[in-house]
Order: sequence, then C-alpha cells, then structure tokens
Amino acid sequence: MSKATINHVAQRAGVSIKTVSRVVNNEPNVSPATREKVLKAVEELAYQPNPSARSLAGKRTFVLGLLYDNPSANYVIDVQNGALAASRAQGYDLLIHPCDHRSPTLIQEVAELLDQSRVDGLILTPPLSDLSAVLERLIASKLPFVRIAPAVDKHLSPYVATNDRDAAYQMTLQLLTLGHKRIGFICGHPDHQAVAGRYQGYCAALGDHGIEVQEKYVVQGYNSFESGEQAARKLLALTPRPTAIFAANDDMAAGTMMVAHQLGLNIPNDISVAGFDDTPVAHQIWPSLTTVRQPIQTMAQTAAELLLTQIQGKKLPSADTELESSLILRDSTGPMLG
Amino acid sequence: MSKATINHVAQRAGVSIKTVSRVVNNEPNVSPATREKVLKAVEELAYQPNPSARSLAGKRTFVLGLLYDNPSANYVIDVQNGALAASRAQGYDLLIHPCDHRSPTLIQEVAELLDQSRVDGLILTPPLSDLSAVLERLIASKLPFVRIAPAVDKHLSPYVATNDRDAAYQMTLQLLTLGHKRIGFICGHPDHQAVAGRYQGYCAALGDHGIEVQEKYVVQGYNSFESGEQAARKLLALTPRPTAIFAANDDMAAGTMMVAHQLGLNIPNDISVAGFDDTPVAHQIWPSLTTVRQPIQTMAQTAAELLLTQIQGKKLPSADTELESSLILRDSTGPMLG
DNA sequence: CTGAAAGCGCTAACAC
DNA sequence: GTGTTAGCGCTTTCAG
Repeated sequence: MSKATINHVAQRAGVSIKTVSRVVNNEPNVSPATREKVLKAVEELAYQPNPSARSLAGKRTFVLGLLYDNPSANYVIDVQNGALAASRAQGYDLLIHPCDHRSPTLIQEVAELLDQSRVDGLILTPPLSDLSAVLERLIASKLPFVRIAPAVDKHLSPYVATNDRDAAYQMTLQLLTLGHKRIGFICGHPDHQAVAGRYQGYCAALGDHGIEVQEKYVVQGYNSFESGEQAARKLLALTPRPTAIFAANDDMAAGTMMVAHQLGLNIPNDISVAGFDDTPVAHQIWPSLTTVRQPIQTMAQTAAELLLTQIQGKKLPSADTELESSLILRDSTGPMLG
Repeated sequence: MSKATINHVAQRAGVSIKTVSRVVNNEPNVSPATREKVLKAVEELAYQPNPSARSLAGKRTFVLGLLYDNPSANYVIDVQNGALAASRAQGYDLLIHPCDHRSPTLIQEVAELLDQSRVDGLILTPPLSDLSAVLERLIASKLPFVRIAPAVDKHLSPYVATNDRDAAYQMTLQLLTLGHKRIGFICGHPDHQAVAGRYQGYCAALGDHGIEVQEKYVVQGYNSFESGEQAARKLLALTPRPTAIFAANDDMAAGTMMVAHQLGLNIPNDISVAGFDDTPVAHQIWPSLTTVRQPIQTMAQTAAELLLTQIQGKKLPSADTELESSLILRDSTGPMLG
C-alpha cells in the first residue's frame, strides 16, 4: 500500500513536492491552509516517506545505534527497551550492535559502523563508555554520541549516570545499622569502572562509622555468578568470618548465597547478603535478595533523548543527568545475631 | 573516510560504475582481470557502498527485522545474537521490534513496519509465530518471513523448531525412572502454543508407563515466576502430594522451588523439581535445577539463514528444520524416597 | 563482457 | 509562502 510517494501526495494536494516535504518535516513557511491540505492528502494516501530516499538526499538516517558489550541479558534488554521508547517516539529506529570490549578488532568494527553511515548517533553502555580508543574514534568522526554511566572523562560527551556511590553507601549503612561490623565486599569487574563507585560507597560508609576497611574482607570479582562463588568461598573461610557480604552485583550475590547454602549457613541468620542491580534473580532465589534497583530503562531512554536533542542541533540541558537508585530490602539481610 | 563513492572506484579502476556495481554485487559477466582491478580499487579506497543509495535504487534494504514479544530477557538476547550472527555474516543488519502480542494495535504496527519497507524479511518468535492475524498480513504483503517454533499451520512459512514434545517425554521418563509416580505438571501460558508440546510429552510418557494423567496434578501456569508459585501452592496442598513437579519453564520451576522452601520441604528429598529452558537462573538457584536446554541461539541463526536464502531467491532445503534439545540433570531431582 | 542513460524518492539550494 | 531545479549513490534497463 505504501506505494504512495511524495509526488502522489503533491498531486493530490495540488502543491509542489517541496511543500509536501516541508509539511512532513515540520518546517516553517507553510500557510496553515496549505499545511492542512497536504496533511489531508498524506492521511488519505497513508503516505510514509521512504527512509532510504530520505537519508540519501538528506544527511540523516533516522536510525540510532546502540553499542554494547553483553554483561547481562536483563541489562541489555532494559537498555534496548529504554532506547527504543525514546527513538520510536521521534520516528527513529534502533540498530543494535553487540560487541566484545576486549576484542582487538573493536575499533575497526566501530569504524566500519561509522563508515557505513547508517546511524545518526550512538549510545554507549559500560564498559564501552570508558574505552578511550573508542571515544577518540567517535570524537574524530564527529558523530554525536551519548554515554550511559561513564566513570571517566565525563566532559567528553553528554551522559546519563546514577548515584551508584551513594546507593552503595546507603546499603552499607543499612548493614551497619543492623549491627554488622565485619562486612565483606565483592568488587565488580575491573574493566567496568562504573561499578568502582560502589566500592567507594562501601568504604565511605565504613569510614564514617569508624570502621577500618580491611583488605582481607575485600575480594575481587568479575561480575559473574561463578566469580561470586569463588569470592564468597574466600570470604567465608576467613576467621573471624564476616557476618555480612555486599556484592557489587546480583549475580555475584547469588553466587555468594549458593556457597553459603553449600556450607550449611543460614541466610540471613549466619550471614547477610546484599547485591546490586535488582535483576529478576534477586526475587527468585531463596531467600529473596536485598539489593539496589537502578532505573536502567529510564537511563537508556534519557540517553536516547539526549542524543536526539543533540542530533537535532538543539541545546542540551546544562545540568548533568543523574538518576536515583533505590534500596530494595528483602529477606537475605537481617540483624546480626550472637 | 568512506567518502569514496562508486564513481571514485570506477575512475580509479578505469571502468564504468556499472562494472564496479557488478563486482561489488558478485554478478557474473565480468572478466577476471577487470574484477581484479576493481577489487584493488575498492580495497585502496576502503570503499563501502552506501546502504541508502543501494536500497533506494534496488529493491533490497539489507536489513532483517526481528519481531518478538518479550517473554524473557535471556530468550530474546539469545534470539537476537543468533539472528545477528547470520545477518552480519552476509552483510545484513538487524532491526529489532519488540511488541505486545495482545496489543489491539499489533496488526497496525506490523503494517507500518512493512509499509516503511525498511526490511527485506522478518523473523517471528513465539507467540507471534502462531498469531493468524499477523501471519495473514505478512502473507498478503509478500514479504519473506520465517518463524521460530510455530505450533500451527507449519506449511505457511519456513520455520525452525525443536523437539519440545520429545524432550518433555524424556524428562518425564527420567522422573518415572527415579521412582516417581505422582508427578505434577505446570502448563505454560496458553497463548504460547509452542509449549503445549511439552504437556503432550508429559502425558505420553505417563501413558506409556501405564499411569493415568490425573487432572488435579496438572495446573495451568503463565510462564512467570509468580504463576509458578501459585501453581506449586495448589499442587503441594494436594493429598497425596506429588513427589515430583515438572514445570513447563524454568521461571515456574523456580517459583515452585521457592514455595517448597517456604513450606519447609527438602528438594529433592521431599519433592523433585524439573524445569525447561536452562535459563541462567537454573544453575543459580539452590539446589540447581534439572531442566531441558534448547539451542535457542542456533535456532535463531538457522532461521535467519533460511530467511536470507529465501530473500536471495534460492531454493530452501526441503527438510523441515528441527533442532534437538537436551536434558540437563542437576540437583533438584532425585530418587523417590520413602 | 562492458557502458551510457534513466531513474529510485527525497532534500537542498535557489528562484519566484 | 511556494515552486523549480539539481543532485544524493546506486541499480536497472538496454545498447553495444
């Protein structure tokens, strides 16, 4: 049905194709009466501009690109859906481009994506938000881009972030309030600088309560369930054992709970466990996991909106965009006993 | 610097642009020597055809569409990655289009997608694979499409499926072999006809062992964790209680385990639990879940390959594509005790 | 085997 | 305010 071209519309409305173009693109300098006529013809013919012709003639493709490394399916889906919500609302499509941030050909891949000139702008998620090689390439290309949760060089592009550090502070505070003094921490993947703030929040809360951060209670993890298991095995073998463990993400927290179960420890009576992200697994494991909920979808949507604003040459909001995470208290944390 | 156009290449190679086009598109009727020259020029200029110009002039967009309803993030990501693997390999991009299969505007949405003519073909996942309104619209549009795991009208399009029924049979058999006689079953969402085969497999296995399917041991679920909890509460309140529960997906199995824990039942000693899908949660819960692994990514990749074959006007393989699922035995199932 | 010409449907300059 | 004229970069006729 969408055989209708701009010519058909022009003919039917009794105007030139340029006028139709103006109306379709919401350009000024069209009399209300003419605009009306054109819109009527558009409606009647169910006219839809041909995207290929549009991007060939103009400079825009009406497509946004989403570049991500695949940390977790839930995360990616949330980001996609957020970005899609904003894109669709403005008639843009979304091209997804999963990649491997450690791949030696990553830059080349990005370059190809740019050279194909299929997208008007790019959204980056962690850890790509912090890869200077990628950032440099993007800046050189002059393609607008927006970063989600960048940890470094925030001035390099517009970005959207959450108060990770503060949320981690609050969670640690919560554990301290429950009476815990020996609180273990499982760090996130070192490539994900975004999660480094979580460690800082943990340290700050302990510090503010006059508790020294002990090295042995801080273990490196790699964001995966398995790395959480390994880290938990180390922590739970310590003497004295920590009475609470705060993992920098839910998967590692779930790994921690698995190990605790295997060791015959009761959660939360013997050991409290807290995570970060509020992935579905958080309320599907037993006992349900205390964690931090991040507004991932909203972040992605905001990021896409920022990108579109930038693409359209409008002025960006001057304030940095920081969204709030919130504590979700469930059954895996409890007061320190004994 | 993909400023290079087909004209630059033609000039540099000393041929006409048509010849360049022929080489780039792997068309016949080019002498090896000429082809060589052109390829050299392409290389030197790092020429990349402009997709917009290509699709405007030709009829192809070099983009595949993926239409899905969002059952589970893991499922969607697997499908996306499989489809992307096949698409990229042939120079195609992938446009994702999540939607709601119950939306009253779904058909309209699909129609718009088609009218925009941005895609050369479409991949459908369950439950969209079985929505006749969508199928009719697609067939009318003549756009090639492929379905993943359709349950009905398999002749309507090429498709990729798994042996769901057989896998469910095997799982039930496994439980029977462990000595279980009262095996509860939690059905999948009725809109997902694809999972109906799982119920059939369950019934067939019981029948083959001379055990009658008792209505009270079969409960309707809706694929969600919460619906699994509800169904499990019903099943575990029965007298005599089932000694094993087979849920048509992992989320519902996880819900079942949650309820069992809450009732103080030991898994697998008091109650065996089995799921279907092998989502990440299956090995992250405690005890780890016995389940069925489906080759989702491979299915999607195969589907995309079928679609590309079709788009390129080649002959499709005559045999239906059916991939094999496999049993994953973990800790949530054990021999019937007492 | 190769090339010249004619668009694909739209936007960007300029006229009017 | 509105229309005219060129292209965007490529594929498709159809000649040679």
